[in-house]
Amino acid sequence: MNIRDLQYLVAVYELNSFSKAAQRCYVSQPTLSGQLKKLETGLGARLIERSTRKILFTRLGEKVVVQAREILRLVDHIKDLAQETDDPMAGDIHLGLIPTIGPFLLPKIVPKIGERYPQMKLFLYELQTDKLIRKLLEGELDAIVLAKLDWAYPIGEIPLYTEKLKLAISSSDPLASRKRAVKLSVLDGRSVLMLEDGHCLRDQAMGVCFSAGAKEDQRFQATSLDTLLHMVATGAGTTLVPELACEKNLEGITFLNFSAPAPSRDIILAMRNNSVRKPALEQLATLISNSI
Amino acid sequence: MNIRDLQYLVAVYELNSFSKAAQRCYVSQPTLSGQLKKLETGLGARLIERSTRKILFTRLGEKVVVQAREILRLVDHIKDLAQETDDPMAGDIHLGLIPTIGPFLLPKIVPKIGERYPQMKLFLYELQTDKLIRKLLEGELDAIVLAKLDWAYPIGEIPLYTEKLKLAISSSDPLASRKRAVKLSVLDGRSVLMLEDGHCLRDQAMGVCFSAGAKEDQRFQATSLDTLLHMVATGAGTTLVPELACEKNLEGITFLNFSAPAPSRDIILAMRNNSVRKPALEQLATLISNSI
DNA sequence: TAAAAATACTCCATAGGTATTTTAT
DNA sequence: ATAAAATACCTATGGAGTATTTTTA
Repeated sequence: MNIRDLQYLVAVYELNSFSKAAQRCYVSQPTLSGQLKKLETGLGARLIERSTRKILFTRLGEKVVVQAREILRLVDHIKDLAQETDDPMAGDIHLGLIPTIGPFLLPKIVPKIGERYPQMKLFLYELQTDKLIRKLLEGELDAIVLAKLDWAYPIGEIPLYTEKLKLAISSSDPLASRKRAVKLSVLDGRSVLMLEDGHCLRDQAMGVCFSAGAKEDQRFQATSLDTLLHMVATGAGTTLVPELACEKNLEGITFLNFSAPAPSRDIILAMRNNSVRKPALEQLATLISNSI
Repeated sequence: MNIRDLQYLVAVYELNSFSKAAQRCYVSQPTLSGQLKKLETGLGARLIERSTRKILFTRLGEKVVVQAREILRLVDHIKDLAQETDDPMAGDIHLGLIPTIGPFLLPKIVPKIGERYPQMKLFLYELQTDKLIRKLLEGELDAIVLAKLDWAYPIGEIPLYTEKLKLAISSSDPLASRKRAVKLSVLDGRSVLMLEDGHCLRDQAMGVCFSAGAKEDQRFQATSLDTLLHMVATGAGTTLVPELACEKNLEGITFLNFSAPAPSRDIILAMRNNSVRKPALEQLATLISNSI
């Protein structure tokens, strides 16, 4: 069986004539006759009682026409679905971000995306790196925004921006009065507040602290950057914060730059190597880069 | 697009592998790959993100799979419908009969049909000849039982039986005492009760009466053979009745045979020349002939 | 007789096959 | 290194064409 044959059958049903049906289907009458005969032999049953004067559908033929019409409707629906996605920027994009980026990056880009690509429907997810990568590979996400990884995953990456880490300290701390950048060595011997396990920022901060001679403050583990900052504000300690998260003016916190070589992390947009949304994602990456 | 391609697509979706899908579909892997690529270019959109390790359907691909499954279900349904009609004696037969035959013939054949062809579903219609022929040609009826026509219709005929016409007279009529056949000439000068217009038996009886010198009794026109017989029983007159209708023993009526050449009518089973049910109808005709 | 479907054939597009290469983990 | 999909190329089925015949009202 064959979708074209079903079109022929329905055309004959509607026009009550093989020749007219052939015209409508833009094929010759013998072609249409032949295909319908094949359809009948394929099914092992007659669908049409033919004579040169009158076309009469068998009861089976009429039943088949009902099914055929439904099939043709569904086929058209498939074509419609495919048509809709002709614009590469149209359709759904499921974007994941790590929690230490999402709340600070999204306000900068979501309005612009809505403005520039109104056809795009953006679905946002905030998850830690390992979950993001799993969902990306499973196809649940189209792209993820995260800090560049050391491990090689089968994913394509587009660099978005590099953000420095700043020192967040209580404004009452003697260091807070410094207007210029501080050296990493100011961390030496300090206890630093950290995020809970699973956040990549925690790993990055731990690395910095290790090389600077600082230790993790074992008494607390924050579940979010916001919590961490509140703890700093109440004088509970000090911590390392990515640049983007320092833009809010928070009571009681002073952000200090580190002098070169300042610790930093590379933020990337990652996708599956063979993602069908690559064209859209590349444009999205450009928009994000330009927004920082 | 192509039904086979949709099978390929669904197979890949279910088995998560091109090669396994190809096996299930009994084609080679390159064939299946090629067809799916064609399907995609035909639709102008990607359905599957391919890599040598992982198969991932795009959101469009998943939507198409949903539609494709429904289409394949309907295609199977068409095949099922066709399968069901493999037995020529199975399925519906819509049979029409003229009113002067139906009530007398049906009791003789319906039980036998039910016994011999339990797969057959018989639908019965009682209509006058012209309506029977119209409905036959329109396809509403598969076959009709009627008296042989003089006019040539584009229909095929199978003779069923020939039935003589008998004289029905009141038992109180002097003629009723005759045990032997009577000559047609006994009708000479009599008024004969007739069915209303449209019944072919009326036309046949009128013909007989005309050549025998009898006239129609203008005072009554019966709507059915039963009514006609009741009128004869009450002494209202005499009439001509087909053989089959004389089998009931009715109070007050005597049926007399005519001596040769006795008037008669040929009962036939008629169908469209190219009827797809011809094989079944031929068997049905044999059964009817044998039942008389 | 005339209109419409069926038949007979030819052609070529394409579904399908085999052998091989490329790709990605 | 290996498993799986893609590519290259060949074959053959069958969908479509033209010319003609058959059918039937």
